[in-house]
Amino acid sequence: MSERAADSRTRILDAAEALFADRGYEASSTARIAGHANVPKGLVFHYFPQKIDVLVALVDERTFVEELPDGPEAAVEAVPGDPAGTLSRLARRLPLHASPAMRRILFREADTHKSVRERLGRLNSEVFLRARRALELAHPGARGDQARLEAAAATFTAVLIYQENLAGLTGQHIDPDAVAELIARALGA
Amino acid sequence: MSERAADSRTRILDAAEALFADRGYEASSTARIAGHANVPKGLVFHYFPQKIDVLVALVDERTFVEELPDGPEAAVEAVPGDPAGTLSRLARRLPLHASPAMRRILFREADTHKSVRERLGRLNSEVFLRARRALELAHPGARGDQARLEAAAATFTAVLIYQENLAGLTGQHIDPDAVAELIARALGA
Amino acid sequence: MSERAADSRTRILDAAEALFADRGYEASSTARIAGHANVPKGLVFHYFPQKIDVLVALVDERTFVEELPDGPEAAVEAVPGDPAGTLSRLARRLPLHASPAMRRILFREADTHKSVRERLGRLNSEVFLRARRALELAHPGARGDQARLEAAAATFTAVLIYQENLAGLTGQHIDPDAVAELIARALGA
Amino acid sequence: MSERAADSRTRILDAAEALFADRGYEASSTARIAGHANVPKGLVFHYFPQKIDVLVALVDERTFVEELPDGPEAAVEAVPGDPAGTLSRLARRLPLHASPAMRRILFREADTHKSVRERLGRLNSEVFLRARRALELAHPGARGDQARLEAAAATFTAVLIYQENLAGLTGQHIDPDAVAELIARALGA
DNA sequence: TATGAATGAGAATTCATTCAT
DNA sequence: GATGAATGAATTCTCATTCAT
Repeated sequence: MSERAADSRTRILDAAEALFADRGYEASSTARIAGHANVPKGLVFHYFPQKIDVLVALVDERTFVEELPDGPEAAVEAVPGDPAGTLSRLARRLPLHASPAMRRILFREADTHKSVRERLGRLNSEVFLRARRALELAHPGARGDQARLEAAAATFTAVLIYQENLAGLTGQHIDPDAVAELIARALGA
Repeated sequence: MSERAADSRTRILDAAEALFADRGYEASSTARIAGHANVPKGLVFHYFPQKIDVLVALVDERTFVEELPDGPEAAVEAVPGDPAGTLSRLARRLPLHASPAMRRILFREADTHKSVRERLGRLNSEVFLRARRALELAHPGARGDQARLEAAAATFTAVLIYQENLAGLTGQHIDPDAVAELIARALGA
Repeated sequence: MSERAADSRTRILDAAEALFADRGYEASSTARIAGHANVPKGLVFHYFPQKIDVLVALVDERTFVEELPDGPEAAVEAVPGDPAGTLSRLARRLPLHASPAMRRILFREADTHKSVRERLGRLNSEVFLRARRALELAHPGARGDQARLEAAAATFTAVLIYQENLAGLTGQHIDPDAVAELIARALGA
Repeated sequence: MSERAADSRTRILDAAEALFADRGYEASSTARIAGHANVPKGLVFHYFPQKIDVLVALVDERTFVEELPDGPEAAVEAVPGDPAGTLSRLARRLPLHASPAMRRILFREADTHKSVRERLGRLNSEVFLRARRALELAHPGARGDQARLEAAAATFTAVLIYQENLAGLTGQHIDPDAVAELIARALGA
C-alpha cells in the first residue's frame, strides 16, 4: 500500500472511530464517515467492502488486550502481603490498549456486533485472570479458600468493567482503591 | 379510549418491546413494528407521533423502579447482624419491575437515549441506596466507617448491575451470594 | 385499493413495460421507471418491494397463455382434410395474450429470470400441443405415424417461436403459411 | 506483446467468456472479470478501453462463422437424391466455430449489443444459404418451385437456431434428423 | 379512530473508468 | 506494461412521517 493509500485508510478509520464513539455505529452513515475523513464516498468501500468491516477493522487494529503469559513471572507486579496495592495497580493499568473513543465503542456496540462482543469478553477474562493471580500471589494465605478468592476476583473485575462502561450511564463512580482495600480485608479476615 | 383502541396500542407496544429487545431500537422500523402488531402502519403514528415516543412509552409504562420511602421502616428486610443475608435478599429482589425484554432494552438503549439512561440511573441509585441502608442496619457496628460502607454498597451495586447487563456479553457470571458474604466479611473484619 | 392507488400501480407497470421492452430489465432503473410513471421513487417500492417483483407482476398480470381444455371440442377450429389451413390459423392466433412490448420482454428476459422462462415454456408447450392436435384432427390419415406427426408439430412450433423472437435479431422472416403448406405436404405424401 | 502480456489478455477473455455466459454481460462487473482472471483491475482497461470492448473482442476472436464460397464445389457435401441426409449433416456441423459458452453469449446478448446481433445474423444467413444450396443440389427436381424450397430452407434454419437457443429455455428438444426427413418428404411429394 | 397510499431524503453499495506511480 | 488507489455518478432499497379518506 502506498503512503497516500495508507493515509486514506487511516483517515477513514480515524473518522469512523470518532463518529462511532460519539453517536454509535448505526447512526454514523458511511457518507458521513467519508466526509469527516475527507475522502470520496466510494473509497470507504474500496477499503471496507461492507460498513461493518470498518467496525471490525477498528476493533481488530485499534484495541489490544494484553494477555498474561503463563508462569508466575508474569505476575511480577503482585506484591506478596499487599493484595490491596496489587489490585489497585491492576485497576490503574487495565490490560486494554485502546483510545478512550475505542473503549466507548467496545461497550457501546458489544450488544449488536459479535466481533466487538468477543473482544470485550476477552478483556473481561483477562482482567479476571489477572485479579485472581494477583490475589493468589499477594495473599498466599488465602489459597486454601479457592471459591472465595474467585468471588473476590470476579467482584473486582465487575467493578472495573462497570467503571469503564456503566459509570457513564448511571452516574455512579466508584473508587477502585477503596474496593481493592475492601476485598483485601475480606480475604484477610 | 375504546377497548379496541387500547388493544391496538397495547399490541404496538408489545411488538416494539419484542423487536427493540431483539435487534435494537434503530434496527426496528415502524413498519415492522406495525407488522408484528398486526395493525396498519399509520396507526403507530396515531398513538405515537414520533418513533422515539414508542420507546419512551415503553420505558415509562413498562419499567418501574420501586423507590425506598424514607425512614427505617422501609428497610424492614434488613436483618441486623446478618449483612450477607440481607444483601443476598436484595440481589434476589432488585427493585426493578420489568420483563426480561424491557431489562434488555434498558441497557441496550441507555447509551443513545436520555429517557432510558435516566431510568437506568434511577435503578442504580435505588440499588445503591438499599444496599447502603441494608448494610447500615444489618451491620450497625460498621457505621463508624462511612467511607468503607459506601464503597461496599457501591461494589455490590456494580456487581448486580454488571450481572444484569454485561454478564450476557462477557460470559462471566457471578454468584451474588458469594459476593454478599465477601462484603460482609470485609465489613466485619 | 383506492382508484388513485390502482392508477399509480398501473402507471408504474405501464412505464416498466415500455422500458423493459425497449432497453431491457437490467438497463431500466427503478428511478427511471418512477420518472416515466410520474410517481415518486419510493412508491415503486411500496407496490413492489424488490425491482424483480415489477417484472414478475408484469409477466403474471400482462401475459396470458390460453390453455387448451381437454377433449376434442377444444380443437373446433381444426378442419379435417385441411392441415395447412389449420396450422395457418394457429399461426395467426397464437394462444398468447400479451402486448407487443410484453412479447418482447418475454423473450428478452427469459434467459435471466425464472418466472419469465416458465411463462415462455408454457407458451411453447401450448403451441406444440395445439399444433399436434390440429394435425391429428385435420389429417386423420397421418395418425399411424405418431413420430412424424410430433416432429411436424415441433417444427411448426419452432418456426412460430423463432418468428416471434429471433426473426428480429437475425433479420430473417418466414412466412408461416408457406411453412404450414410445407408441413401439410410432408404429412400428406 | 510479450508472452506474459498475451497471457493476461487471454486470461481476461477466458474469465469474461465464463462470466458473460453464466450471468450475462451487464451482471458481470469488470472487477469480477479481473478477479476471475487473476489480474489487477486496471489491466482490464489497459487491454480493453471500455467494458464493451471485451464483449466485442470475444465475439470477434472467439466465434467464427464459416462462409460458403461461391461456386458449386462448396456444397461438396450435398448428395444429390438425398436431401434428408444432406440436411442432417448440416445440422450436425453448423458453420459456427465457438465454445458452448460463446454460443450462449451469442444469443444472450444479441438483444442488446449490435456487434453480437450482427454475428448472429451472419450465422443465420449462412445456415439458410447452406440449407438452400443443399436442397437445390440434393433435390434437383425441386428447382422448379423456388418459393417452396426457400420456405423449406428457412424452416430448417429456424429449427436449428431454435435448437441452439430456445430449446434450453422452453424445454422442448427437437430431433433435427426427423425434421430433415420431414422436409425431404415435403419437397419430394 | 383507522387506513394505507404517498413522499422524498438518505442509506449502503456497485461500478466503469481514470490516473499517478 | 502493470498496479491498485481514487472518483463520483448511479443503483437498489429503507424509512419516518404525512395526509386524504
